[in-house]
Amino acid sequence: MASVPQVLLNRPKVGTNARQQMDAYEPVCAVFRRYLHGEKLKFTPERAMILDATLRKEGLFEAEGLVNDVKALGHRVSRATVYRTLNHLQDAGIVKQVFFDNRQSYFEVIAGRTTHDYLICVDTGEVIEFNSEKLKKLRDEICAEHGYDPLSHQFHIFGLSPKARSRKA
Amino acid sequence: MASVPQVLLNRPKVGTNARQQMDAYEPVCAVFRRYLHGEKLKFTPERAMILDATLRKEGLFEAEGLVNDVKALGHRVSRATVYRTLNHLQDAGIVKQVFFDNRQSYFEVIAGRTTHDYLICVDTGEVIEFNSEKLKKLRDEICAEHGYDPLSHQFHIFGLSPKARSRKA
DNA sequence: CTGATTGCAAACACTTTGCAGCAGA
DNA sequence: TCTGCTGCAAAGTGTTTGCAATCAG
Repeated sequence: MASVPQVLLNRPKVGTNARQQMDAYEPVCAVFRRYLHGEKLKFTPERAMILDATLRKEGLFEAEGLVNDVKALGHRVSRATVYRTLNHLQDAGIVKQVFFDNRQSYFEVIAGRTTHDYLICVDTGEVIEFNSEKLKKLRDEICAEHGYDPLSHQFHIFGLSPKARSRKA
Repeated sequence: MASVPQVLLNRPKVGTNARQQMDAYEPVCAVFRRYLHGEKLKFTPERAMILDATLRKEGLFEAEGLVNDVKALGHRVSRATVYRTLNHLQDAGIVKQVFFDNRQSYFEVIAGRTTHDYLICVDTGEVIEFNSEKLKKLRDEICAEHGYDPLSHQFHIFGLSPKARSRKA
């Protein structure tokens, strides 16, 4: 069995002055280990590899893509383990699942990153990520109205991009 | 083959004074027929039955539930036809697909109704429908920023309901 | 040591599709 | 008549699961 990838375990701590930056860069690996320990689960090389590949992802990604990435990094893990680990990463609050269609699910790293919402062109399939403070405020207002504690949200806007419109014209 | 259900074809027009009400109650059946005709598709008894069962739905529903409803109304249609018809109903702008999880899709009637967004308790599975004008405004703002024409959106908030919180306490 | 984990392949659940016969317009 | 439609069963597809061997703590 391969050893734990160095890039992950030795991930450097940077930007330690501002608290936000600290949070943003504190090794997510530690978060995961803490979570696993608390759940009496084990930190295996496979889980480390998958976390490593996950943290290299920008924006949305699919389980299948992650499997390939791990392979590209020279490791071997089964699809099953990737799926199982993605579930743990979700429970640990490191990634979140995003539902765009009924074929498959997508994932996004949330630990130490700003989360996104999506503007999707139904014609071209373009996806724009955006970030809205107003939306977060609105979310919290709505939760408060119903006595809910907000955990996360998904906001997908479907529309026609300028490109799609001009193509039709 | 069974005849077209009466309840659908003779759906009464009510509330014709305010324009909104008119729009809300104008027989969706006519909308569907117009759509089908425009696409050179046929208005079959099966499609009428499925539309009928669909319009009786309140809030979210699943394809499987619709199959059962049609059967409960005393008709028989295959699952395949229900799926095929749901696609046409979407294209006709009568229902929209909602993505909550990766197991299956959910649907909601939108024609002549106010659309909803959802507040979901991750612990109990409770679903609260809500409606926010602010959200719609925000959606349009974001689209305008990126030059998009808004078509629809989905806003799901995941959180803990008061019930779930007290259960854990 | 002992219970958790892994890979494999089979199982799953929802959805789509190919096809032969049937039926709107 | 001429397409399009239906039901059926088979195929698809992303994801989950049972199991025996293996490993982390």
